[in-house]
Amino acid sequence: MNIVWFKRDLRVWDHATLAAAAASGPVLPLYIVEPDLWAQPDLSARHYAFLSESLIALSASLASLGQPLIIRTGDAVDVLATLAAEHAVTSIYAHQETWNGWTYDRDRRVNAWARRAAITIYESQQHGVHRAMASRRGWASKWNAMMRQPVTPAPAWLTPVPAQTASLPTAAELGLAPDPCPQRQPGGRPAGIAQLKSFLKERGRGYRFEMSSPVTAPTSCSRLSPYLAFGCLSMREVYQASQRRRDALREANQSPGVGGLGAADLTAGPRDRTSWLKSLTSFNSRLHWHCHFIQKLEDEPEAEFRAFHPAYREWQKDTPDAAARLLAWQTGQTGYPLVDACMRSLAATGWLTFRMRAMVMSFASYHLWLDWRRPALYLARQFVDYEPGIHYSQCQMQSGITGINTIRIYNPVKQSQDQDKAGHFIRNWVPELAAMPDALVHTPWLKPALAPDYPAPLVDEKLARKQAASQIYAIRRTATHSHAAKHVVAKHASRREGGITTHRDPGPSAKATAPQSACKQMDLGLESP
DNA sequence: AGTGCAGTTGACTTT
DNA sequence: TAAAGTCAACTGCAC
Repeated sequence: MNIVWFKRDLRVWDHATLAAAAASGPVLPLYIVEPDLWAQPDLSARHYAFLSESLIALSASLASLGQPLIIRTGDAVDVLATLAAEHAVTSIYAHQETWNGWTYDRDRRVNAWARRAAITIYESQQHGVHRAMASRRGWASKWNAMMRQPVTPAPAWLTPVPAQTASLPTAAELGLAPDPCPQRQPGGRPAGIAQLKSFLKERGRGYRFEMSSPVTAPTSCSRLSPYLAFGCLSMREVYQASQRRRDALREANQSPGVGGLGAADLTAGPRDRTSWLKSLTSFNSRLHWHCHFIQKLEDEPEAEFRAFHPAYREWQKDTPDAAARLLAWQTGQTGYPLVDACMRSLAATGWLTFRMRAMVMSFASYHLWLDWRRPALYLARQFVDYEPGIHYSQCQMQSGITGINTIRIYNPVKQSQDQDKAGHFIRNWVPELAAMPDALVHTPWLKPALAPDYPAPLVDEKLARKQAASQIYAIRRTATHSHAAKHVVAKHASRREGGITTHRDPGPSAKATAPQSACKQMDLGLESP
């Protein structure tokens, strides 16, 4: 008997380990609810709710193949040992998982137990993330090759096994704090497929230019992130679906009127097709980043807890009123309308668009001068699509502690004026500002009488920015900083290969100082390509 | 008509 | 995926 241990791969389609296990004998499909995992500070009841829905959908898919999901609650080693004894298990099949420190330790314990018990664990790669990479060289072409492999179909049939499933514990039974998230995306593969289809057919046309504004992003972004985070969809399926869409659009460009794109297709003319193609290119590069960032955590699991760059690891950053600042930030009471609207929207929906995530993290780290781990953990619990590798890389980057990235301090007022000019998003989530005229909705402190219930700014934007910048640049200027930064680059930067991708040519007039031009040869990896 | 000037724009640098 | 500062070129306008 083989166990297929489902983790963050909650699907039967394009599930290579399930197919391999099914091909070699009866399969016991298992999900283990691990109470210790749910006690970790980065997990929350909204994650569990999404998981529960995804497990129900997975079990239905498995049942249609002949064998529903077996759910057990407990420590993974205990559960596996019990099942192994009851069912003469010889092998465990699972996908490699690059998740948080807790799952990393758990996998080591499971591996140690399996060796003692003489049970083989077959782990296969799920995304474009590689174990024990010697170098980042060639990473991108490996990613492309992986994503172009044919999708593995679901097994035709699973031999029923005589094992009883337990019911899922409730969130309260796991000790999870109540966490209502009324506008959360629903879990499960069918919901993920619906999102994928509507994105590629209808919603994605303006993705490229509409992904940043919180007004347009909820519909123009793919919204696939939680389905990828829980593996309801595989990265390969999403990649291939977007490539098929791209190919169809190109074909329509070459033979107008033939197209074959279907009646519901909204790509009426060549201009629409151009928007679509640019948006799909943009989307494709984000799929790439997904694995690129997770790879960083795979290569350096400590990045969950400590700065990539050593100069920032012992930083004592918090101010005396850090707890109050953190609370104001979390609850959307900072007095900066766009920040507050984002934080309140996030609480209710479990999602924020990328640029707004960057802004709220930057605000917490720079303006509020909070140690990055506190806001990072809060955001981890709030994001339904929490993916540690992406999350901690991003949080470190927005806090300026990677040592290798440009310091980007977002101005919440400028972002507000740029991304929500008419204040629609702000008024939607911050009703205290309903009476503010457009001209003042970004700066309500100029006329506080019009919003008596809205808080005054927690910090002075200009002053806080100036103080943060002076402190962070002081560390950057220290003698040992650039030396250590080179190590971070060597370990984590993505290399560009053989002139396939272009990079900005500094031009003949540019002053080419040697160390800088050496750095320009590569994308620093934590920045956009 | 050309000049001076305040204000604007854009490229580039610094933080 | 930043924003502010700097500087030179440019613009519109008044004489």
